[in-house]
Formats: sequence, C-alpha cells, structure tokens
Amino acid sequence: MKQTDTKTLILDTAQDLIQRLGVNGMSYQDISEVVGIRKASIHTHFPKKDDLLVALLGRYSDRVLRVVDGIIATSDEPEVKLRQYCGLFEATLSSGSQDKVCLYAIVGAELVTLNHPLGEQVRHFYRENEARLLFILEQGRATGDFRFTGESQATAALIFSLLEGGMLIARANGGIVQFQQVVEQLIQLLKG
Amino acid sequence: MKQTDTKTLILDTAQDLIQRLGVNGMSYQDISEVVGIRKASIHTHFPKKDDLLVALLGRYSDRVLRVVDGIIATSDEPEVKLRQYCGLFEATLSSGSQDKVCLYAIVGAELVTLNHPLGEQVRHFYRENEARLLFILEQGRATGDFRFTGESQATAALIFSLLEGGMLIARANGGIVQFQQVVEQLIQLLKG
DNA sequence: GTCTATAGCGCGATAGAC
DNA sequence: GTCTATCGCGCTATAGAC
Repeated sequence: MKQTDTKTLILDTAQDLIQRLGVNGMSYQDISEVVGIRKASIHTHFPKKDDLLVALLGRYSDRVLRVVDGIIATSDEPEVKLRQYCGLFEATLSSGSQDKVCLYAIVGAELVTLNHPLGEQVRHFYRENEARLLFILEQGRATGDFRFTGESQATAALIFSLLEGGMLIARANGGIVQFQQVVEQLIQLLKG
Repeated sequence: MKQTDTKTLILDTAQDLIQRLGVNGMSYQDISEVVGIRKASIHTHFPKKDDLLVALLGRYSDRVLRVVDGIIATSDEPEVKLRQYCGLFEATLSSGSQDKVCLYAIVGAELVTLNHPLGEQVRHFYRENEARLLFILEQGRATGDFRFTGESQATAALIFSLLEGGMLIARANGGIVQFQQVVEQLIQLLKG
C-alpha cells in the first residue's frame, strides 16, 4: 500500500480546510503551511485550483457513496440503515479539526461562484444521496418500519436537506448534541 | 417616506450579491458596478466591510423576525402559521435575482471565516428562529393540529435546519418545486 | 519534485481634490 | 458625498534553477 504521498497529503489538507473555511476561504498558502511545502510546489500536483477541487470533490463523493452502498447492502432493518446513514454526517461533524461540516454542504453554499464542472459535481452528489435515501425509505415502508404518509421522493429530499442544513446550523449553534437530537426526532417522525 | 438613499441602495445590492455569492464571493467593486458609484465612495457609508456586514445582518434579522412575530400574533391555526413561516423561505428562493438563498444560510456556511461580532449575529438569528418555531409547534400540539411524538425543541431545530439546508439543496438541484414538496412533506409528518 | 522569485490581478482601504 | 489615484496585501499562476 502506498504511503501518504504528497498528492494525498494535499488533498487531505485541502479537504479539512474547505470543510471549515469553504472554497473561497482557503488558499494554496494555507495548504502549504500545513503540508510543509511551498505553495508553488502544489501547482506541480494540481496546476489550477479547479484541478484540485475536481479531484477532491470526486474523491469525497466516491468515498461517501461507497460507504452508503455498503450500508444499504446489509440485511439490517431500514431504520438501522437510516441511522447509520445519518451517523456518517454526525461523524463528520466531530472528526478531526473542529467546526467541520460536510464538504458538499459548504461547497453547495458557494455554488454560484464555482466554475464548470464543479457545479455539476455538486448536483450529482445531491442526486445520488437522495436516490439512496429513497431506496432506504421505500424499503422501510415495505417492511413497516416507516409509516409516514406522502411521497418518498420528497421525504428523501427532506432528509438530505435536513442533514446538510443541520450540520451548518449545529456548527453555529447547538453543536453535535443538537444534531443528534434532530436525527432522533427525524426517526420518530418517520415511524409515525 | 425617505427615498432610497445611497446607503440603502448599497445594503440592498450587497444583500442580493451575498445571497448568491456569499460574503467571500462579493466585493466592494461588485457593489459599485450595480449601484453606479465608485468603490471608494462605499467606504464613506461603511468604512470597513465588516461595518457593512453588521448592518446588513442586523437589518435582515430584524425584518424577518418582525414578520414572523406578525405571523405568530394572528389567530390562524398553527398549521397555517407554520405554512406561512415556511413560505417566507420559499419566497426568498424565488425573489429578485435567481439562485438566491437565505442570507443567514450562506453566511452560516462561511461562519469560521467571519470576524466578531458576525458569528454571534448568526447564532442569534438561529436561536430566535428556533424559539419562534418552538412556540408554533407547542401551540399546534395543544390544539391537536400536530400529533408528533418527541421533543418540540428538537423538532424546531429540525424544521429550521431543514429550511436553511433545503434552500441550498434546492438551488443546486430540484429548484423551488422540490422545496415546496419538502415543506409539504414536513407538514404531513407533523400531522402524523 | 521542490525550490526561489516574480508576474499579474483583485481585494480592502486611505488620502486628498472637488 | 463622490471622485481620482494609489497603497499594501494576498491571491493564483508561471518561469527557471537545483
């Protein structure tokens, strides 16, 4: 297994910084100070900042969706699957440096300032997550775990909006405890 | 009634720009091009950028909370009040320039990059909104309009997170129609 | 692949004329 | 109150030595 090469170190650092400061709040200089190389050297690995962002968003999306697919593939009850899915977001909120939110929550807020194809990557991540939530919800309705009325698709969008927004709100006010309570309340509402 | 003086024009323009681009994506130069004065002239009204931001966040918060208090003060059913509250966010999404979200959603995403006392203003806005949602929810439980189980406080945080996050998600994917469907689904869940 | 050095630009902010 | 002009800074990005 390859050790953490410089390219990976740059991506890891950039991800941490963006999850706290946003794309427009992070610079190559910030990365260089953490990684321990000069900012000019970063351009060797990612010539343009957009090159770095494309790679970073792709890696993050791939990782998350792979884990989510793993959760869905289990034989656990739908409620357990949903709790595990929400747990991914909760883990992000408390991992590594403080004040971190989902990468795609903060990048989504900066959507209008992004160049192609970054906006499309954001849309793709949102759609893929909602599709997986839809699957869990319909499975839960079939088993009787969930008893809510209305459209499953709208409920999937509701949950995803809630999780992404919840991280931003919790970071500013209430912290991880409030986030956990919100998730628990969501489960209660879905169980009717 | 005083005409739209330059100071108000600057605030209006800055608000529109920030709701689309964020604080770190908007500049005095951007404002000057819309208002039609030189960027140096903006410093006459708001010497530092933070001065402008403090004034803007204060004005926005005051306006929203005043409207919300008006909604609460009516004799409408709690469900109607909640729909009107959510309607405020929906109206923002489709008002003026496209791709706008709640000012405090995008500023909240940039929270870590803000200087004092901007972070505290963000927290205040979130708390005040959750408090008003809590009032509506408990009134709805008392009247029987809402039949959900669990904590009202967590549910208030849930709704607020959902609305702020929903605007960001809807702007990127799904648009105002999805936002409306999510709100409708929320009401369904609360009515049990 | 990393370094030094620098170009070129946009930013917030200030000085001083009108 | 608005203007022109400019400062100083941080940013992305590039050139060229090692």
